[in-house]
Amino acid sequence: MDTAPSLPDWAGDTAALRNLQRQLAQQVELRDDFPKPLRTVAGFDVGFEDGGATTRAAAVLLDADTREVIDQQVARLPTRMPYIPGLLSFRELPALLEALAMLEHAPDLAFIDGHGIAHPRRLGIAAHFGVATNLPCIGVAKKILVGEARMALHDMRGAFTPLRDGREQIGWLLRSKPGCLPLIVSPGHKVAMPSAPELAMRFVTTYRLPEPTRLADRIASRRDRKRGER
DNA sequence: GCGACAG
DNA sequence: ATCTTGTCGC
Repeated sequence: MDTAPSLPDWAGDTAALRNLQRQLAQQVELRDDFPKPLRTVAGFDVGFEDGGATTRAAAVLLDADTREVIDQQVARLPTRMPYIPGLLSFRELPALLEALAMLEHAPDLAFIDGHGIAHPRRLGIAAHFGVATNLPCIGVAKKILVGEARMALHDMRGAFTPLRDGREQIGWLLRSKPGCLPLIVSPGHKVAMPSAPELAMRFVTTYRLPEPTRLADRIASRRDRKRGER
């Protein structure tokens, strides 16, 4: 696929990357466009090794009905640029694309650890990933990057309230688990705003994170290793 | 100018 | 994100 134009080499030009984000954001589609019922979904997350020198991306493919793990892959690439708030996708996307390519087949829907359009220029990593791969995807983040919730959120499993930036809704605060801080869920690509929280909750079991992202998280951060392993 | 700032 | 033990709360 044509990913080159969406991933220029890091030359320290943050202004250029921000302009590119504004361009790519125009390609984001906020309408549901995925097979129903869903057959498979995948979760993606990124971690680092060697003090940040190596970027490690994990992809976990699940059966949408049984949530059974069908395949899981880990990609390692040399880190190309530093973390800069708002420009996260340029740093982590290369590894995520590699992990996706390693899966036995692409998912019908992808969950990415990070924001979708709940971003200053509406191009968080989940939106960037969606435009680059043309896959339906949803961003699942643990903290707000931009925007605020105006209404209180019930401490009940499944409750959600809009996340807005000015007068525009950019995502949702979702109480995936009682007693826990809410998740910030936003459409990445080919997913409508109203569908995002429902789709995310469909894969939440007893943990705060939905299974696709939770499993990818454990692998990317190497928390999947049991005692005795390395 | 000052503070905020996904992972 | 990552470095890290014990500890508070459901």
